[in-house]
Amino acid sequence: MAKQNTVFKDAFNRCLKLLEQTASLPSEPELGATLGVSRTTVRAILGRLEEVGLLTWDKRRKIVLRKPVAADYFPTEETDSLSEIIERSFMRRILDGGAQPGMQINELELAREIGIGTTGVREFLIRFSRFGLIEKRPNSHWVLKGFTREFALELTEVREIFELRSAAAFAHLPKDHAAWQELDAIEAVHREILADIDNRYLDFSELDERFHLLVHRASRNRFIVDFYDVIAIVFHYHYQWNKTNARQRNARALEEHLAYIAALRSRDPIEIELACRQHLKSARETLLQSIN
Amino acid sequence: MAKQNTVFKDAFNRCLKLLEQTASLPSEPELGATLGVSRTTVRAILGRLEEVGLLTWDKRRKIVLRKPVAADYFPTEETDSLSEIIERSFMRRILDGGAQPGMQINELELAREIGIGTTGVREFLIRFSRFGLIEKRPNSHWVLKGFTREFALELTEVREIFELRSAAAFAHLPKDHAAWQELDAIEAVHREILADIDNRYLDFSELDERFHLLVHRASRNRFIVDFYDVIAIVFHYHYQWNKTNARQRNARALEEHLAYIAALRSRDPIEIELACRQHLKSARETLLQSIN
DNA sequence: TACCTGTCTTTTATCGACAATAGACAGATT
DNA sequence: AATCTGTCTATTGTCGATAAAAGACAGGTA
Repeated sequence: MAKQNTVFKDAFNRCLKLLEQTASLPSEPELGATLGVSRTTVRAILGRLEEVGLLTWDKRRKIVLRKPVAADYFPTEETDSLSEIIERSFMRRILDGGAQPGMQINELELAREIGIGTTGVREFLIRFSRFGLIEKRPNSHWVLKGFTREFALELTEVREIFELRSAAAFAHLPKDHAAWQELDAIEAVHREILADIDNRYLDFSELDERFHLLVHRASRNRFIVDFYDVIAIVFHYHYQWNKTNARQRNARALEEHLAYIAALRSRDPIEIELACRQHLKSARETLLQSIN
Repeated sequence: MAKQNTVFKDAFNRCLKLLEQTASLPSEPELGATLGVSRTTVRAILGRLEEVGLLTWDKRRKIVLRKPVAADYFPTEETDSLSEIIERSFMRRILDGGAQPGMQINELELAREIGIGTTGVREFLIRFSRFGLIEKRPNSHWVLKGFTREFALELTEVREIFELRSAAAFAHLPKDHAAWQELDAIEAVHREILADIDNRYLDFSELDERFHLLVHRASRNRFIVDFYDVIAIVFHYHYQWNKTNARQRNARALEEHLAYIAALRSRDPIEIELACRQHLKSARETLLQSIN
């Protein structure tokens, strides 16, 4: 079973979505660029489209025969890459409380439970180790350090150092820098969500990540930007896990973001620092509350 | 060829060194603790010692028959673990200038050149990626970002933030904290090396790592301590690579360290910051000089 | 009673194999 | 002349197998 064809299946599904809107398909290289895959995969997709009777395909002549229906799509479980599956599964274990700090992690057991090979698990654990939640004993097992109060405090300490610095750097970006446009776009989404907060408060998680990543990027420092991965993963799963008071929390965070954005626009270092600190403080409190 | 028995060979060699000093061997568990290996490996070592006529071994009765000679040792090439081999080999390529930024990294080619399997290479690259010198294009190759001026500047920026903070925290460690003793020991080695600088200036590299790691540990923050790995590996190979003016550079750094250590002892925040900044500044200059 | 050894099981580290995917090149088409 | 398609090769992602190493447990020995 060497490699799963998840790239193909995922790209196929996205291609079907495209077909729901337009009734024609571009050339192979162009379609590849649109879907972000190689021509090899594009041709596999076209072949499959023909097979299920959605298309006749002869060289440059591609004729769409009908609109795709739900049954044409691959089930979503089959489109996730191995790393996504394993990450989700592993984070659930850690955050759901079934896993105690100090616990040993068994590669083979994990692999069997998730239903993948040991290589995948090993590579995942290595990649995951930079998040500071697990640690390796050489020639022996991994140890779960756990999502503890200390972890949260150490994480937020570094986060605050980095974000304050990045926010200050943001003010010095040239006026025509793309980040300012992105900031406008992000602000607009904030207002949209706030206007319909009761229905859309769960959209905050994704927006939060987009906003803070933009700020961190202003540092132009790969170590600072990379560190944001740690914050992102922790908050991402934290939001999924702890939904108590989510509406209220998110509404408050949205307001803080708006103040923060306004401060960035003012380019006034003092205002920026104040707004940033204010928001970081409540973000930390939120995170800490979820632990005890 | 599943697993190389490098743990066994390395422990065997260290056991021979032990035998050069004492003519008796302790119990299996005790020897295991001394060598840092499991009893399984200890028994393999004892078996081999008997085989080559160094020992008679019957249960608790272990009689050393002769002193080990050079031929008894395993060659050092065989005692390095896979990760050490691959790291050295890879860093040499990057630092020796044979590798241009933007270059693709080919797993199979690397594996063949180093003489190991592809799994080892992949795992190494994943682990190594956190140093910010390479980057993965999913479903495709790794890209070498290179040991460039930008890299050095981004690295030192974060290093300075973290070290200033850690040094400040050092002053607040309780008087009976083990770090103060370690600081004394480190200072003593500094003076020893300075007293014989012409012969021992190359010992500085290891001491440098020991000292700065001690300082970083005072932060009590896993992310700050872990980041020191990045600094350590860069400086480690940098010292090996660039030996021009090494004597002079190291002598200066040793003096700066002594001033830095004195400042830490004073527990005066302002003195600490001054001494720390002074040293970090010349460390950065040294690193940057080696690039252009 | 405390620690040791013999024996056995469990787990990790490493390998090679193979399907999926990317990517290169030459000739075909507009 | 530019872009496309057909075809082929190169490379990655994932698997299961196996020797090395760790570690558990029971019975032996001082």
